[in-house]
Amino acid sequence: MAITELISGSVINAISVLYQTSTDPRDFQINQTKPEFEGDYTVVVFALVKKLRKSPDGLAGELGKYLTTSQSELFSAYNVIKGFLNLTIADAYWTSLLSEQYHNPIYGRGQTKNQKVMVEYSSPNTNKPLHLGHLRNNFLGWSCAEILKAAGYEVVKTCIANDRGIHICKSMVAWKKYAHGATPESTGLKGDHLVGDYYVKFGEVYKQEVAELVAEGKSTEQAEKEAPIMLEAQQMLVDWEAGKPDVIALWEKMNAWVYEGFEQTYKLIGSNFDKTYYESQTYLLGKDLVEEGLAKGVFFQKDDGSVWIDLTEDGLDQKIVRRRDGTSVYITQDIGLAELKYNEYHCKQSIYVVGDEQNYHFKVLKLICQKLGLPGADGMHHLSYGMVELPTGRMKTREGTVVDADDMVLEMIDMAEQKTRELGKVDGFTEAELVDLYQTLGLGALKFFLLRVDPKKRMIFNPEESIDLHGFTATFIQYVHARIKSILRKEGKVDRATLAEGITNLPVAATPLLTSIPVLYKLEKDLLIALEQYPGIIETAAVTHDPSLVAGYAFRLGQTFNSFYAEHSIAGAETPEKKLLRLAISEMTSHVLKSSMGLLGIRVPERM
RNA sequence: GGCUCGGUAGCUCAGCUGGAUAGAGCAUCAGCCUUCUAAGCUGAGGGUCAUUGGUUCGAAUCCAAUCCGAGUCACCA
Repeated sequence: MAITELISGSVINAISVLYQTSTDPRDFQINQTKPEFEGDYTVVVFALVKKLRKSPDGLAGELGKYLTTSQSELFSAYNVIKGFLNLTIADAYWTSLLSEQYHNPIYGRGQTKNQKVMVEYSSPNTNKPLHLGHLRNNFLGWSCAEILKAAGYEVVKTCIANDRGIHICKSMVAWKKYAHGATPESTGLKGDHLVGDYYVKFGEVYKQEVAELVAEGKSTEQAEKEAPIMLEAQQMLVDWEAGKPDVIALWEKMNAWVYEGFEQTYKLIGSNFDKTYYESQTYLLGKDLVEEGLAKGVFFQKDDGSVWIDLTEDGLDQKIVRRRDGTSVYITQDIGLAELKYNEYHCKQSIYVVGDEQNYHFKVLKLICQKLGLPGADGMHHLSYGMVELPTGRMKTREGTVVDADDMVLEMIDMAEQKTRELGKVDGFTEAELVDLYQTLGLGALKFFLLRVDPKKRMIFNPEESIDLHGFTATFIQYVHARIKSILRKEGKVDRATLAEGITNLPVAATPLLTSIPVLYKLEKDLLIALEQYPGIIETAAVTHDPSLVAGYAFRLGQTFNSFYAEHSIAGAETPEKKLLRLAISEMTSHVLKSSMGLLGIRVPERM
């Protein structure tokens, strides 16, 4: 049980004994004590004062006295300042946590929740390569899935490939007209980039055609509708839906190129899925549900035959679910897919990692699913994240202002290599180890950069300023890990029995020289306090779907270790017992750093 | 215009279920490598928490209004 829960339980018990009153854990707060005060955790009692008719100081004092006398094995001291009850947790609590867990590489994982969760992320369009925004999406989704797993959920990672539609036809038309049969092989281009180039080409030609029509005296609106290349794309979509063999063949050929390219990128960034859905196979889903909804009275039909849902009572607008021509719209597919997903996996929760521009869409989608009574509807959750923007504004494929994912990753790896060479600490590395290190550092820096901020906040990326390798970065944390591993290699791992014995001998003061050595120095205890919080961090990050909590935690832990490292010698500790203690703290820290970074998809090196 | 989200140090961000003197990193300045990795450590300066009012023992945090920015409100996806 977490220390804060222990404290909370003790406080509730104390109040019931002292004042014969029952309290709710929400009636008071437990915070970590601020560094300028004495103590480890602080009970904030103000909210109880009125109910118990006590002064803050009086109540805090009585609680402190009771806790330290009735549970002296847990609470070793207390003080009261301005109504805050500062408690010192007994050293034995921290040292026993250490001896139980320091060797446990999976410390922090939660008990199984016996619950399935689906996480959908990435959702690329097959008409262009992935860009920086997709990376944020992928990293977020992948990391959330891992965090949920660590918290004890069973997770299904899914992806929906948006592989059909007018935008796909645009790159197909342009390729057909202007590529002269160019292939990834003939050009040496990655398939997704090749296809993306023709999507851009389409935009250029279209723009030019529109300009020409306008020059001939047509209105812009009219010109946009009549541009020949657009008409061609629309015709191609019709042909695709009709299953015209040459169109289907072209579509299959170009999509295969794109998937090949995506596969390389996913492999490079370490992304993977348990199941991929294809829009081309799911876009007709949901039609039955429209009929069902009409029968149930959830939907209504307008005079022109189109079908709608009225969400005005929920504070939203009316939303169309079937066009007057009988075809379904985007949201209808999503309703159908939601049903399909539930029928296939029966997940209690279904998380959609999609940009915040679709907030409204997902609000509507969930509402409709609920009104239709779909079994998974209440578990639907939109993990909405902010767009990655450039200083000049949003990235636009057509304007060539996108930061390409492959370029970005390779640039980061190059930067890691350059920096590593400058520092010259890698004597004795094989060529393969070096390549691996550069990738670990470069990719780590990029992932951390995108995951360290609150997902829902939009972020601005300035390509002029390279991503930092100092401070609040993956590199910093990776460095801490490499430092610890270096020590552990030299000093050897701590044997459990030896450690247990060492810890029991810690309070010794056996020789006069040692009397001034406390069981735990401030920084030693700070590390143990931080390590104790790890399971709680995983749990909170899982519930809130927020990897940035894990990133912040790993950084704080690394910071604390570096301060400890600078202040206290591990190999040259004052006593053999202290050395054992510090080695064990170091080992446990290395495990937690590796594990927490692992939840972000970031590896940590043994040496760097 | 309706709805939603955001505005905290020069920059990038924590803190937001109300709690002690608002914290990190970057940048700036000053120190620290004769034994565990200086990709590090220690310290300094830097704030009208957008504005105004309210709620109360206490507000960056909650409420209201205003200003600024973004998104969305398609028979597009």
